[in-house]
Formats: sequence, structure tokens, C-alpha cells
Amino acid sequence: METFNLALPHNFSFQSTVYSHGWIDLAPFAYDPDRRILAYHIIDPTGQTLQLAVEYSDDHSLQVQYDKGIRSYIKKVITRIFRLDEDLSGLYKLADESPQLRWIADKSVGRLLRSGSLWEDLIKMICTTNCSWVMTRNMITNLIIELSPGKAFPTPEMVAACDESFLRKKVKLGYRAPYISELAGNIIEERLDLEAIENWDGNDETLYRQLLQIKGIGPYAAGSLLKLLGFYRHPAPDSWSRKKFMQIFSLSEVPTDSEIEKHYQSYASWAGLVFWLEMTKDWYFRS
DNA sequence: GCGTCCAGGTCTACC
DNA sequence: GGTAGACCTGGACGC
Repeated sequence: METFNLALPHNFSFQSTVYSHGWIDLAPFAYDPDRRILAYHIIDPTGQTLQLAVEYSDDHSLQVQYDKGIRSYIKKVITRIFRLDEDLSGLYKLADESPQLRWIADKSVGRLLRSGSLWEDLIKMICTTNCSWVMTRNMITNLIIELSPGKAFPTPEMVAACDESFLRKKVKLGYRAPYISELAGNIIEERLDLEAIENWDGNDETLYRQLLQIKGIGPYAAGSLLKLLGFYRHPAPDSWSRKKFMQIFSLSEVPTDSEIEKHYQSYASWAGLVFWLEMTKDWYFRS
């Protein structure tokens, strides 16, 4: 195994990023909470599967171990996963000005864990819709077991090569199979440019509408993907966070999405991230 | 053991 | 533009 260290932003928290949402629970991520090592597999552009292990180092850097591959590519992947190039100064300024939100800056939370690629994030997001978390986990695990011998998340080419009924029955994607099959085909045949989405520097509402054009991506999934792309305006609540909001604010019934949006609208471009952090605040105060 | 509900929603047809 | 019904699956729950 080879090793290198990656410098970190001063307000980076390894634990807060790892536990920022459910992605850590989905393969090919495998986290050892005792040793605090995050393992991950990814298929590089040459088609070989790389094995990575990431650990927080006391000198405030990430120690990255890898079995093979080009270091610059691995560095790019790790930077994407941990959001190392994300500028959250606006969020922390907002948090510093509010006693209610000060914990956000104190705990250095706000970096949402991502997969090694936007493609992987897209498929995982579709697999969170209209099902329990156990099913999401099973679908992602099945995709890897059935399609990718090296334990990494399969590429669009691997998915597009599969029969739709195989994806539906064997991988157990159910009615999501044609959506995911079509998405893989659109990427391969360059009808959908993931690079353009990944490097988006335009209006976030335009990007939101573009994401909604993808079959299987509705308001919840598009809003959640926007957060993973660094645009935090949309709360994009789901059934879990609606109930959590109801519990936190002692409401007698589940709030509507517009009620949630109204509650956070003063946070403007940070509204969606503040919403998610408030809903998950107890995660960061566990012993 | 069996039936029903619903989960980190979305799509389509219809009005 | 708003709404009803369908959609895979499997765990939880009531009976």
C-alpha cells in the first residue's frame, strides 16, 4: 500500500463529515468507528478498481492509503468525497451571528459526505426514494455484488450493459430499473453531461430544473442533490425530516413542505443546509 | 400466519 | 397547476 497526506481546511471535522447523512452506511463505503478509518473502492478511468483507506491524522490532515492508481486522481476523489474545496465561510458567519446556530460553527459541521462520483450520488439518491433505508442499502449492495466484481460502485457502462429485467428482479431496483437504465444510457451517449453539472457555475434554480428532467428525480431528490453539489437553498424534506421537524418544534401534525421552506427562508442560500443540520443536530452530540 | 401500511417519492393521466 | 392512482419491496404492526 502507498500513502500520502492531504491538507485540510481549518474548519474541517472528519467525524462530522463522515456522519453528515446516510451515505456512510451505503457500500462501497465501509467505516470502522473504532479505528476511525473509512474504506472505499472506486473504478478509475482506466477501468481498474482501486482500494482506498482514509484516516484522520493528528496534524490535521487526511492520511490516504491506496493499493494502486494515479495519486492525482485519488486526491481528486478524496477531495470530492470530503468536500475539501467547499467554502462554508458564509454558513459559519451566519452561525456566529445566531446563538441558536452557533453550535454549527463550534462543531465545524456542514460538509455533506459525497460519493467518489456524481453518477454514484445520482443512483444512490434515486434508490432512497419511496422505500425504507434497509431497501436502499440492499439495492446499492446488490448493484455492486451483481455488476462489479471488484467491490466498487459499477460504472454507467456496466449498468447500461445489463438487461432491464435483471436490474428489476435480481438487483431488486423494482420500478426504478428503467429510470436507472435510461440514465446510464444517457450518460454514455452524452445526452446528459455530468461534468457540466459537477462544475456548474450558473443559477441554482436552473440546475434544479435540469435535475428534475432526469426520470426518477423529483423535488426531494433534486433538492438533496443540489446540496451535494454545493447549492443549499432547498430544504428538500423527506418523510423522516418532516417528522423530525414536527418533533423538534412540538407540532401536532406533520408540516407541509411550504411551511418548512417558510421557516428557513430567512437563511436564503443556506436555508436547505441549516434545515438539514437542525434536523440532525443530535447526531453530532452523541457520545 | 396473514393482511395492511408505509418508507429518506415520482410518474403519468386526467381534469 | 393540481390531484389520484400506480409503482417494487420488505419490515413493522395489528389481528
